[in-house]
Amino acid sequence: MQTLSTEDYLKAIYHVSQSSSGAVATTSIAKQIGAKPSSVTDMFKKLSDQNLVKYQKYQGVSLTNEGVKTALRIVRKHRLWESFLVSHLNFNWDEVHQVAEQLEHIRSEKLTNELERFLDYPTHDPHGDPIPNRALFMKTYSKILLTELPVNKEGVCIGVKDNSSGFLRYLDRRQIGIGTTLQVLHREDFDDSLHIQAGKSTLMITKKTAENIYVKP
Amino acid sequence: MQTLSTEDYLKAIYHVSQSSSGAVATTSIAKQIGAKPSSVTDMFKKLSDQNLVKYQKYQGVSLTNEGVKTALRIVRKHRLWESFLVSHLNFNWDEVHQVAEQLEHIRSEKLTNELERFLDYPTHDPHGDPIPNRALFMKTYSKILLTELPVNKEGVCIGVKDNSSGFLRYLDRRQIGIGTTLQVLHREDFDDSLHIQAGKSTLMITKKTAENIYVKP
DNA sequence: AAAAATGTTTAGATTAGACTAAATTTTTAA
DNA sequence: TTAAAAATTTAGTCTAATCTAAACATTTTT
Repeated sequence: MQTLSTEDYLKAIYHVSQSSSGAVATTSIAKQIGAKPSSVTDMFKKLSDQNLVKYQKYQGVSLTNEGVKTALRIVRKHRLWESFLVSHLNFNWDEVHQVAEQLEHIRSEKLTNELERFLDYPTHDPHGDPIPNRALFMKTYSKILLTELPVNKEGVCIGVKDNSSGFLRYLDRRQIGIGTTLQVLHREDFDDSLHIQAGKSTLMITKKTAENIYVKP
Repeated sequence: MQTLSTEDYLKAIYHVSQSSSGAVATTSIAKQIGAKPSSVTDMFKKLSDQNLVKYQKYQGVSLTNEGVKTALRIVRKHRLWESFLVSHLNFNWDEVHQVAEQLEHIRSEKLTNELERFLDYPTHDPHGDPIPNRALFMKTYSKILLTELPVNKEGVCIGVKDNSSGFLRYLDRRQIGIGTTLQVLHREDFDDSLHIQAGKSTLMITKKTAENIYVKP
């Protein structure tokens, strides 16, 4: 049985390992969790003792099979709760993360599975991230960054990389959301900014914005 | 801002003070929380420092106004979540307590208030206990124990004193629940057992059972 | 009213998780 | 390929919450 803190670490390790290859470094977790590297080292040892990670001094960690499963159980709960908050409790997609960070720690298999049934077995959360099913399997369809979408080819927004409230509200203001049809009209060589068609309106976005939007071509 | 543990203690103090008069004793909380009396004394001091309780050595504690408010906020969340679990997630009334003990600590005013709206402002939880509203006010209508109901007078079951899974499942088997019409047909002098009419069936229950059922005459 | 029993507090120890500062290892750059 | 920089670990400290054992206070009983 894990503590809240070990669950947080496992989830952080999972996320970092998803977005980079090889072992996960101490500082990357320190940044993610908001703790000092020395605290992270301590936790790495504890997780290693529980066989949730493989850890070698100075070489970082990687999740064991058991560690991955535990992390996915948390991710599953997090994304189901986010879905619930948006679909039934009038939360906007930029408001759910903080609350789901708490709800993801609630221990009750029945609760999780009944919530999933109540939501009618959603496959993706409000940010477009896939929700692991009961067997912890999730369908991840292929996606590219908006920066990689060829000019004049249509794509559909299916996710965001940056989940921060600031970025999500910015997208709201530009009327870009999951499901919005996007098309790059022109790529400005000078500063890499893009003129795009987003639904029915045309607008300009920076490279930094485009790098945080996932599309399905 | 309270820790999980201080919230547990405040709720325990609240419950104990409801079912007895005067200051709340160290051992009664120790029993409720499942901790040793020495731990309780420590916590009493901490709560006192935060002005959540009035504490005098050897004389027990009583909640301050701020303490009552904090306790009621927890009770509100606990009962709203219990209601949700039963009404939407197929939980039986004997299964909700343990999960609600976790959910009651989730911090988000928006979540609590939206949950209340989603449930259409319920006034009572699945065990018949009143749910404090946003202003922490709750309507408590007068109720008596089934042992106090005069013979041959009809009453309606509106709550239970013992919330344990064992007792609730026992009531399920006897088809007694919130809303069931009850009538004492005969009181046995020898052992205080009762012959009762419960809905459409007649059955015999012990004094101990009757002492844990609340009815509205 | 004193003795016994019960209840409560204090003192000191423990654990998980975090921290700082110093030491050590690895990586990068000259 | 060595020196400097960056990353990581160790050692020692801190806090919250718990515990045991011993001391102390209150209540009950004789």
